[in-house]
Amino acid sequence: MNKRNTTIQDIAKAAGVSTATVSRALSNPELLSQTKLLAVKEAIKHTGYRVNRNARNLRKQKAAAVLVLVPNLGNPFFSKILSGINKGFSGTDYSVLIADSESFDDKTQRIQNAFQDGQIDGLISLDGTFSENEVVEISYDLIDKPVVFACEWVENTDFSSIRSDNDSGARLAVQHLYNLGHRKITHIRGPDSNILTKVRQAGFLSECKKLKLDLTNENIIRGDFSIQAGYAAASQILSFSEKPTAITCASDEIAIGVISQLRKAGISVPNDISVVGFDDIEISNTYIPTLTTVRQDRFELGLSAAQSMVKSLNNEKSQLSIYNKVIDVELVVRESTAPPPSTK
Amino acid sequence: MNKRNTTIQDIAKAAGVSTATVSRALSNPELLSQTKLLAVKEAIKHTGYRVNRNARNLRKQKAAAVLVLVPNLGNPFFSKILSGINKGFSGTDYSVLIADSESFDDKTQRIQNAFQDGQIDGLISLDGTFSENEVVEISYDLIDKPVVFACEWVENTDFSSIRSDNDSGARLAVQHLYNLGHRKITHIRGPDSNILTKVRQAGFLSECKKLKLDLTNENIIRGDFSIQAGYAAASQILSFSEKPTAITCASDEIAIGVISQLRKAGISVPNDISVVGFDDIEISNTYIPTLTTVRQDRFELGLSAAQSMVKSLNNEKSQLSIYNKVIDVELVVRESTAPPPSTK
DNA sequence: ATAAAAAATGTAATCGATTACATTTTTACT
DNA sequence: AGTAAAAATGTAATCGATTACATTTTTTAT
Repeated sequence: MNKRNTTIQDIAKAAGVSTATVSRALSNPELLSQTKLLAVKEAIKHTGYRVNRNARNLRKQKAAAVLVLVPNLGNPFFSKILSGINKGFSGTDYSVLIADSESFDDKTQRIQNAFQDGQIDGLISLDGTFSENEVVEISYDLIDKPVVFACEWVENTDFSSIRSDNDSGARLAVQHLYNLGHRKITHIRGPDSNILTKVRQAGFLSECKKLKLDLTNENIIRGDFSIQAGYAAASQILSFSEKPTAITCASDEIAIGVISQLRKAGISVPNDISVVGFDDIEISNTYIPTLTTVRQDRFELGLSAAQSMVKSLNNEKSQLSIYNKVIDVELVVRESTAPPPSTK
Repeated sequence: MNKRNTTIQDIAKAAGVSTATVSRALSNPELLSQTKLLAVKEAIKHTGYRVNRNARNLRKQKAAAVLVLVPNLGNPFFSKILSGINKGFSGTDYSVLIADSESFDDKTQRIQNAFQDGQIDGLISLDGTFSENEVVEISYDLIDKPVVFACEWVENTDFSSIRSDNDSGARLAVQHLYNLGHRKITHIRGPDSNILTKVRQAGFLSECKKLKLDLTNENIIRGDFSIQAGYAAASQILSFSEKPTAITCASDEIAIGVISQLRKAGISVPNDISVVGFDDIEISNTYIPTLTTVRQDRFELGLSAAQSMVKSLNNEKSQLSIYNKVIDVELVVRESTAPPPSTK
C-alpha cells in the first residue's frame, strides 16, 4: 500500500550506472553512449519510473506551470480560448493553472504570490484591465518571466500580445451595412475601461467618416459586453427621435440582447433594423434570426498565446523577446442584416 | 537582478530562532510561544518571505493541486461549473489544473501520469464516460487519493459524486407539459454512452407511465447534447405520421436546435409544438422564444465538488470517505411551452 | 605509439522546507 | 524545594532530482 516511490537511485542501481547518468538519460540523452542509454531506458520501462516533478522543479528552480488569468470563468466566451491554450500546452511539460480575476480582490497580489511561491513560470492574461500601477507591479516581479496577453491587452506596455484584428472587424461591419444601403448606424460599445471597446469604437467611427456618414452623439451607446447591456441599449434606441436603421455591437451578447428587446417593442430584425454582432459565439449561428457577426478565432487566439509562451519559456538565456500577433477576423453574414426599410 | 530567494534560513537568522521554529510558525503556529511567533512573523513581514512550494511539496509528498477533467472545454456548459470549482478552492492552498478529455487519446494514462508525477493530489472529473477498465485503472492508482465526480458520474463505483437531481428534472418537464394538456410527448435524448442520457430518459419514461401516457418507439429520439442533434431530431419529428405536441430535450442546446429547425419548416414553438430544455444555460433566457427548461445550478455543482474535495484532502489519516450530494433542480417556465393547439 | 582533446561517466553538493528525535525550558504538583 | 509532566525549541536527516566538478574512457592527430 505505502510502497516507496521508485526513484532515480533505483534506476541507477538497476541499470548499473550512476544517478547522474540516469538524470542525463532523462533530459540530455544525446550525452550518453548507446549502451548506457539503452540500459537506463530498459530499467525505466521495467519499473514504470516517473520523475518527481517537485524534486525536479525545486532543483531547477522552475514551476513547470503557467497561470491563465480569466476575467470571468463563467463567461462562455473565454472557454474556447482556454481550450486553445490547453491545446498549445499539450505535449509540453507545462501545466495550466486557471484563475478567475473575479474571485479575488487583488489580482496582482495573486499573480505575484503565484510567481513568488514558485508556482508558475509565466502568465497568460485574457484580462486586459490593469491599471498603470498594476502593470508596474506585475512587471517588476516578473522580470525574466514571460507574460502574454491574449485577446485583450494593456496599452503602452511591452508585454507580448495575441489579438484579433479588432479595427478591421469594426470596419467590416460598417462596410457591410453601408453596402446594404444603411446610412444611419449606431454602435453599442463595451465597458468603458476595456481596450476592445476603445479599438472597436475607433474602427467604427473612422470607417463612418471614411464613408462620409453623418455622426451625432446618438451614434455611440455605452454598454458592457452583456446581454443586459443590449437590453438597455435597445431601450435607449427606442427613445431616439430618429432611429438608426442599423446597429453594430461590440459583442454578440449585446446583439442578442438588443434583438430580443427590440422584438418586444414590435421592431423586427432585420426588417426594421439590422444588427451586427462581434465574436461569433456558439449561439450566433442558431439564434433567431441567425446573427451577422465578426468572427474571432478564439481557439487560435489561445493556441497562439500558448505557443508564444512556450517559445519564451524555452528561450532561457536570451533576454525576453516580445511576440505580437494579430489574427484575422472574418465577417460572417447571416440573417440579422438586410437592406434598410426605406430602400425596399 | 538575480537575487537569491529568501529562505527559511534567512528568516531563522533574522528572528534569532531555528529553522524548525520558522517552519512551525508557518504551519503550526499554536505550538510556539507568543514571543518567538511574533519574532518570526515580524521577520517574514519584513523580508517579504514566501514559502517555496516545490520544496514544501517535495518534503510533504504532496502536490497541492487537483486536476479537473473536462469533457470539452470549448463547451460553455462546463465553464460555470469550473467557476464554482475555482471558487471552492480559493482561499485554500490548492491550485486547479484543467485538462480537456478531448485533447488526449488516453485520458486514464494522462490522469495516472499526473498522479505519479506528483503533480496532483486529487481528481475532479466532469466527465463520466469511463469504461470499466478505465475505472479500474484510475482506482488502482488512486488508492488513498480522492476522486470526485461532478455533474456526470460512473455507475456502480464508489467515487464521491455531486450531481443534479436529473430524475426529478425529467419528471418536472413531463408534469409541466401534462398540466398544459399535452398527451403526446417526445423526448430527445443525449449521447448513448452518457449517464445523464440514461437517467433523464428513465425519468421521462417513468413519469409518462405514471401519467398513463401512450408510449411508442417514437417517444424517444437519439441524439447527443449538441445543437446539431436538435436539427437532426427535428427532421425526424417532421417525418412522423403523428407529430408530438411537445418535446422534452436532454439539453438546452438540443432544444434550441429543434426550435430553430422546426421554425424553418414553418412550425411555431410554442404555438404548434412546445419544447422544454434541460440545464438553463445563459442563452435560454434570451433565445426567441425564451426557453422553458430545467435549471441545474452549475456553479453550486462545482462549488460543492471542490468543497468535498478539500474535505477529503484534509482528512489525511482516516480512510477515504465517499461524499455524495444531489442538488435540487428547478423548472423554469418561459415562452417555449404552451397548451397544445387542439385545446385552444 | 603517444599526447592532446573530446566524450562519457561518476561523486557529492545542492535546491528549501519539514519533521523525527533530542534537548532545554516552563508548569504543575506534592 | 524537588520532581515529573508538558511545552518550547533546536539539530540534523530527509524528500528526489540536477549539475558543478572530478575522473575515466575513447577518439583524434601527429
